[in-house]
This record gives sequence, C-alpha cells and structure tokens, in this order.
Amino acid sequence: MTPGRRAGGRNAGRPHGVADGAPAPPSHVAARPAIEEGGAGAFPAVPPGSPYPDAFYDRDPRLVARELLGAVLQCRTADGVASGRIVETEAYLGPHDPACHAVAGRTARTWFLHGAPGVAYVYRIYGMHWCFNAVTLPEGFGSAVLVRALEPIEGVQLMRRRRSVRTGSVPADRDLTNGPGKLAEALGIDGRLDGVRLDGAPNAAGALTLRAGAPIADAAVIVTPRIGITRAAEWPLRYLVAGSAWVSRTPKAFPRTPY
DNA sequence: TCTACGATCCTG
DNA sequence: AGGATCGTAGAC
Repeated sequence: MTPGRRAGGRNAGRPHGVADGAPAPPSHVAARPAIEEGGAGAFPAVPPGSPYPDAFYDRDPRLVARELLGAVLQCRTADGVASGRIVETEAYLGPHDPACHAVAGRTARTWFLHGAPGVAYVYRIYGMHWCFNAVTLPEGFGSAVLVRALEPIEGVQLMRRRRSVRTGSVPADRDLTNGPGKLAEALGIDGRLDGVRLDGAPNAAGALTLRAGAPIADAAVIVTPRIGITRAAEWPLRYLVAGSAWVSRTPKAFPRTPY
C-alpha cells in the first residue's frame, strides 16, 4: 500500500473514475442485506448435486456469496476434470462498491461482470494469476462473487500437476486451492472460460459447473473484511466455513464476526 | 502515448 | 518484506 501518496490527493479515498462531487459510497455495509434490500426470504432449496438455476444468481451478491459456501465447483478441460467444495467467498457489490471492478464502468475486461447472472467472470490479476467469479444480479449491473478457496474433491492429481508447473515442486494439498489464483490454476480456469455459463454449458476451452452441496448452517459461517483491497477495506464481505483447513490465511488484525 | 496500479503468489 | 509481470484505465 502507498498511504502517503494516496492520503493527500484530491480524490483521496475515492476509486479511480469517481469524480469529485459524485455521491460518496456508503461508509459501511452489512454482511447481509436488510429486508428492504431484498434480504428477506430464503431461496428455494436446490437439491445437492444439482446446478443452480439462473434465478439463484440474480440476487444480492452477499446472499449468493454466503450460500455458495458448501457448493461444488467443477471444471472440465481437455486435460481432465477437477472440482472442489467452496469454503471461502467474497462479495463485490457493484458500481457503488469502491473495490468492485464495476467502478470503471462496462469495459472489454469487465464485460461479463456486467452481464447476465449465472455466468463466469474470469479476470487476470497482477499480470500472472486468474481469478474466478460467479456473476450476480441482472444484465447491466456489475456485481459478482469471488471464489477464494476450495476443498479439493475430484482430480487432485491433476491439480498437483498443474500447480507444480509454477514452482517445480508439488505443493502440499492444502496449498493447491487456498487462494483465488491457486484454485484457478488447480482447476485449469483461465481467460478462455470468461463468460461461460455456470450450469455446465461448454465453450471451446471447457466447461464450468457449480452445483449445490450440503448446506452450511449460519452458525458455521464466519465473516471478515475482504483480502487484498485498499478501498472499502473494512466492509465485512468475506465469508468462510468455520474451522475449515482449506481456507486462505486471515490477517491477524482482521475482525472475525459471526454471520 | 505514458504511467500507475492491482480482488495474488512465492521465496527469503 | 519484496519481487514477479502485464493488462487496464486514466492522465497527458
């Protein structure tokens, strides 16, 4: 971080592209939407093993992020099949969320972030890693859920092979998928899968399927701030399965709150 | 055109 | 704690 350089500028505290005079983003959001924000009522249960219907994703990304805990993400490519149970997610709320890529408007890069719900938004970060998101809310509104960690299920050998390419040695199993760049690499997710549907419909590079798993009780969900961001850094929008050995590291200073 | 900066990972 | 590594967006 570069607090010294950021602190004094005219647009200090604002995302790029948000001009002086624009409405300030809310100083705080809750980990789940209020009733008047659409937080009331449960989504009809999806049978474990079934892909989610599009309507599941056409909701507040906080709800989708929390409910995707326990879901199983599977990727099929020419190299094989790999999958894992989701144990960590983050919600990116939309153009009013300073940490969300939607702040820059709809561009070539963020095209599918702003697209229909139930589709993958896969973007490159730091010039070298890919991150996988499930797009939420309707066409034209840029919001999504970042998947940050998985418990490996299928294709562990394939994951070890893919992940060892970078370093030359096979990482411990817990290091295969405990971070957004790691799980993308382990599953074989890259930019060729940007925009693919999450119900298993394939494109030329492969297919992604997101299926319901055993539900995770509210009491087993922990909330913290999001990792690695500098704007809206305190918003409690990271969701973890309590006690899972497969989540990424939480910084010591981060508050952990119950869902 | 030029430049700054990441929703990260790995090694020391 | 610092380097790798490059596409994107905004500034000029």
